[in-house]
Amino acid sequence: MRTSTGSGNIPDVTERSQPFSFYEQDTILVAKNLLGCVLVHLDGDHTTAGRIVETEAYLRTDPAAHSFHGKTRSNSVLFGPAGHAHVFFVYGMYWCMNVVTGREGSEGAVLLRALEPLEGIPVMRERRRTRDIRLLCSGPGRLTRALAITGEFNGVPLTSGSLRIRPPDRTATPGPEGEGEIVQTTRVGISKAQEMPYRFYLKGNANVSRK
DNA sequence: GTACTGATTTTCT
DNA sequence: GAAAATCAGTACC
Repeated sequence: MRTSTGSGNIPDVTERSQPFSFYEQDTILVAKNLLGCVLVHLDGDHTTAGRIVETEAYLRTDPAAHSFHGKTRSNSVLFGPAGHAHVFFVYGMYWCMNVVTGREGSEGAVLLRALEPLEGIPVMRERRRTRDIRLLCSGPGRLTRALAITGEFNGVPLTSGSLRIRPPDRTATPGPEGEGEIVQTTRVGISKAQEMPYRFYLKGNANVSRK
């Protein structure tokens, strides 16, 4: 429902988004609650969005967390208020996106690992150079590329502005095989510390990065 | 289907 | 100088 009489390219400011209080909870809880929410990049005619189907939690007290060894230039956002994006560069090629959680200066972050593409799929296909829907956003480096999320979004609030997370579109309706239930398992790609069961994904979803 | 490897660059030690 | 919360391509079964 757009009321603008202008060009039509103005981002819809009525776009619902999760409030800061959503993120100011226990990191593990936020990681689970983010499943089913929708990550939206409002970008005029190139708006892209996807349903979050896979996340990982990183606690401040965890040796695998980027914030564990203290504040540095690249991780300073993790030490700020919850509900903001932390975007970081890995392996010389890829961007990954965290959501800052917990109370200011105390908690951790949730890594977004996979989305189910919802809007702007043609644009995603161009950016990702693949046609397979399942490969568009099924990985932390893939989803940032599909939604054109780069370091310029580091530190932005997710409650307003062009990058947002909105509540689930549909209520979870677990299928006959338990499809849509939350599966809890170990994290991926951890090279420090031992893997912890802080990875969550929606059972049976074709877009998760690993089963 | 699984397994291994190279790409590529920022950041901190 | 080494490491890094990854991915795509190749080889092989």
